[in-house]
Amino acid sequence: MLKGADDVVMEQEDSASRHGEITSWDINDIKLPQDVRQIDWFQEWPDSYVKHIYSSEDKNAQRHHSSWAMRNTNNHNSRILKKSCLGVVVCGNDCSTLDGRKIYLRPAICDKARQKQQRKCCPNCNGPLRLLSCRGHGGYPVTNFWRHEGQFIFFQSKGAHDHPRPETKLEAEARRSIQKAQTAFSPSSPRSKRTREIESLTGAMPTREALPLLLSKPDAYMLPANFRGHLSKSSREPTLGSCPGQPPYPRAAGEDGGSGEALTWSRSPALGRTPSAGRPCSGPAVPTANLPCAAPSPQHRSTQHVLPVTKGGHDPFRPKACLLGDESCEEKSPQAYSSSCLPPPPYPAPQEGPCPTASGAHHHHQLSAPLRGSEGDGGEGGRRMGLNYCNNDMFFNLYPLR
DNA sequence: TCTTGCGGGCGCG
DNA sequence: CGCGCCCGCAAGA
Repeated sequence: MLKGADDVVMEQEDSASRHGEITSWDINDIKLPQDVRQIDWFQEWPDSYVKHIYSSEDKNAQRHHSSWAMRNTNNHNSRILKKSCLGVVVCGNDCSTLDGRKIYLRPAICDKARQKQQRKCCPNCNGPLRLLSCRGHGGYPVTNFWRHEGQFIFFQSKGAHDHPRPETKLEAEARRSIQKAQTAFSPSSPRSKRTREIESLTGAMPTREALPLLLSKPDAYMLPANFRGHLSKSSREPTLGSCPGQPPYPRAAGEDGGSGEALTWSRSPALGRTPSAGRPCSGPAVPTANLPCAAPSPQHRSTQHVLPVTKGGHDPFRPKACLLGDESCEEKSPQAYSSSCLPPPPYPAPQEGPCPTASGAHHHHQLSAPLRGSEGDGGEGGRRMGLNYCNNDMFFNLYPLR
């Protein structure tokens, strides 16, 4: 069945150790390993007690990014940056979108902005929003530590998130800008039209399915709880399984994605809603499996989360109540929300080469080769690059506004 | 308007 | 001392 969280952790550690001293260090060590042989691909969703060593060239690592909503915490140590998880903003009514998804908004990082955010209402049902705080580390929020040392950036996570994943930063931004645009244009009619267009696009495009595939782990990204739990299993297993061998390059990538979380929160009682399988994880499921391999690709993972949202398959929701744009509502009309699910922002492949191993030149390709080998990535289209572009296109189509 | 980092300061164990 | 956390400041987007 599922692997327990512990197992997952173990796997990670295990694999990590396989690559060398990687796990032998602690972020607080006076001296960190210098003979790093393996650099990890940037992990968007680090969870559990994991450690990663990124290239100091990795943009995401440089920015200490995480798709979890992490806020800076003062640990009175200028050499080690510490951040703690803010959890996830959920609907107080525990509503679901038409396609069965739950609302998992990204908590604003800034205290003031967060308070303001909580005063707004659920983009789906207009109900009150509630901040589900993270208590995955002994009752306290999960903490992440970043330390730059020479040509590497050491990352260490303490605690396992006991809540669903919030929207990624990109998703949140996309949602916001979309809403803004929509409201700006015109509240009623045009918007619907636009929506329709979007829907059609989405629906029409084969991409829908494709996207997810391409994206790196879709499941992880967007899928909120429901899916995750569900997928997780399926997806993650494949993931691990398929990419297990992942070579040498950055290994980490695949793992966290699917691995820990599902478990992680499935365990949490509160959230625990079973993943109601209600929804078809179709999109994600399949793709996911493939993706895993893809995971390694840095770019995807780190950058393109947005898409994943789409995942479900289609655009899901149609708006219900909140169309009106009250201030709060406008913030996120359902539509907007759904739209956010679509394509991701255009981020080609910013990452430079996180892979020291592979030399900068061919990062992607190289990676993909090894990785994807396992399955088909969805057919030809599958290559990551292709995918990216694809995504971009989608994005543009969908988000003309942007 | 936010995000991200920094750092002073407080309370607790 | 370590840790969690509040607060304000500043830079940048």
